[in-house]
Amino acid sequence: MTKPATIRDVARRAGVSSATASRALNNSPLVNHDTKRRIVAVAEELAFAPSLSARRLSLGKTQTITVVVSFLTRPQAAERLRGIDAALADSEFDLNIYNVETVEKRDQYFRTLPLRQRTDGLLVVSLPPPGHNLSRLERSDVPIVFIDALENTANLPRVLGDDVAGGELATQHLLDLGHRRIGYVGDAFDNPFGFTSSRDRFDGFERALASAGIEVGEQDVALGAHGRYEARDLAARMLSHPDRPTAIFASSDTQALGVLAAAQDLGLHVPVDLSVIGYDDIEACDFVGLTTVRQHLFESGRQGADLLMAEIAERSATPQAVVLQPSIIQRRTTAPRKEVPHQD
Amino acid sequence: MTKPATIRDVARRAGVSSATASRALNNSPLVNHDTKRRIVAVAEELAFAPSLSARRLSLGKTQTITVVVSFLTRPQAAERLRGIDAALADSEFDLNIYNVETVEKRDQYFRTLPLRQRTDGLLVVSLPPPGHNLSRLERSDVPIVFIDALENTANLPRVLGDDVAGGELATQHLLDLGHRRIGYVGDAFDNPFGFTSSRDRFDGFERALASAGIEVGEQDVALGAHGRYEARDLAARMLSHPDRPTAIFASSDTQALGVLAAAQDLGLHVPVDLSVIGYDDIEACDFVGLTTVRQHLFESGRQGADLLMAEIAERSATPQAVVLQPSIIQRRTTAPRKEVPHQD
DNA sequence: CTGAAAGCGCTTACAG
DNA sequence: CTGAAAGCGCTTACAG
Repeated sequence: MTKPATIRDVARRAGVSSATASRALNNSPLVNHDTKRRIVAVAEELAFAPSLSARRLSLGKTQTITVVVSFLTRPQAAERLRGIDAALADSEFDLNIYNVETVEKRDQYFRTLPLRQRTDGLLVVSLPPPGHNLSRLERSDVPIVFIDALENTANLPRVLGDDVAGGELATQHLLDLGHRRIGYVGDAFDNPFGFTSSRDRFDGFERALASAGIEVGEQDVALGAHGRYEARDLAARMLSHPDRPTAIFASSDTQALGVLAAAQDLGLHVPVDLSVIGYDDIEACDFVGLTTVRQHLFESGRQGADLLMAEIAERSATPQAVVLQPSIIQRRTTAPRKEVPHQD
Repeated sequence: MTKPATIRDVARRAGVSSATASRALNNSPLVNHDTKRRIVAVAEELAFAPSLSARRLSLGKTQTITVVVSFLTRPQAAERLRGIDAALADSEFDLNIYNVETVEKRDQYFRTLPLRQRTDGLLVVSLPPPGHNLSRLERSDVPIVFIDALENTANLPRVLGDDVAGGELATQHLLDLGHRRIGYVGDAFDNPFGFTSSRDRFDGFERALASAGIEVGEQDVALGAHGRYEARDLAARMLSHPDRPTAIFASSDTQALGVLAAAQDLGLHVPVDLSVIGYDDIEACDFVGLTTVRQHLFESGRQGADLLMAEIAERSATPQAVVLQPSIIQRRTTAPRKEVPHQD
């Protein structure tokens, strides 16, 4: 319970000034080899560890990276966080985390966190900045990198998936399997956070269908709140219709799981009676056998952190953007359209 | 890109000393009301935010809580983290996170993190301390609270579930449904991290069976690495046997999902042919309809954080322990044992 | 109620 | 290669 040793204690005991002790412990070349060895030994002996606050104040850096993440417990968020952690684990940076589940918290954090006095850099995960403090963020003293946030981030460094391309890919996959009536189950396009993934994936969906000369029927589009239950209900309604789609593209794996449940409830066999494709490639997919669009979650976290560290080292003149291309991971929930003799 | 305003800037502009400015901004009662108003106004105008490093150095506190968590991406961990975040969100503490997936990282973190120079308190989630630095942790200057770690934490503040009771509860639930042959699928008892949950839940399992006069058959116990696939394989072997259990208790929900998959592969209908109960009550349970043992993940995180903050405010003479009692959440994967006419 | 001064524990330009 | 000194930006005991 005694006070931790300070660098002064080390210096005194080694018979040097604290300047020399500091240099020795920070591997400055300006220290005599033997002197350094002696200082290091004493530091060891006293279990010296520098005060981070003092060090930071003196260096004028916080050595801290702040992560603001929406819905920490969603599997996508956790996986991205792991990528961030991996990139930072052996760096000099500590990782500060703030979870956002309400618009109020978001606004509070965007107001109080991006300050040089608080952090060396801000990493924002799946949370587009609100328009009203956009210009402040663009001129921010601290580097900010956005991961997975399209809206309002055009002039800021960011790591993005290509949701339109992903939606197109998913849809093309179903088209290639011979499906012509394809349903879409996704998040409502309007939402308080400005998430755009559902809308963009839908755009890709429409585009792929248009290329195939197919128009999207209104009854084949079901939008609602995020979640498996909601998706299940939406899909159940869509699939109860006698004239129903033979395949469904869900805007997330979570929702695809809901679609699978609805199919099961209705006695539809997947993939024989219905093909289902999701989006994200969360861990559960592998297990359920869900065909999906992989968007490289871990990698997006890692690259976001790397980009941020690069910005901290040297601000780039124009905001860098990394786009991760999605890819299809085929498993067991998609198959060629069943031949239906009495049709067409 | 100009330097952020310091308290000196505020003081000068308000025509007071920085001492008075500091007092005003920290709501000290020793400041004239009008003076204070003036200072606050100037601070606002200059967008003053105190340097955290300077503040911390001066106060002699880090205002930081460090969380070390194993396997951040497991749903249990993420849910606990959310509980911690909720408890800390409106406190003065920042949240530092370290993820551990190897024994090396664990040892590194236990060695370098519990220091007054680094943090005001340490919260360790699902990671028993290794014996070799146990005594150091017990005498640590910084308060440490363990969440979900039984081994080696007897003399340290902790929040625990009661795994033995939970195992008993799960097994009793199956016994009450008339099952007599009950299998156990869980993690190998030996593991590099010293996790004990599988062993303890098994102890509860055995105890409940013993009370019912049932001895556990060797062929009804299958242990292996954590994960759905592994559990599926273990369960497949157990269930392929002609003389197979009519119910299975899995030591985690993840593994229970594997058991369900195995049952499906073998054409066994759950819960008619086989009852399955898991452990944890992760989000997926609700969706799959998995009966399970709830262990209050979010709550464990919150209470751990609360306990830690209490310890930071005032160390308690004897280490506090909070035990969260598990409870059965019945859903759709357990049912009364099917009558089998030709038996006994 | 207010201010001058010291101190928190580091780092580093400057002088030698 | 080494040290005395100043400085990072706060807070607070002390004196008034």
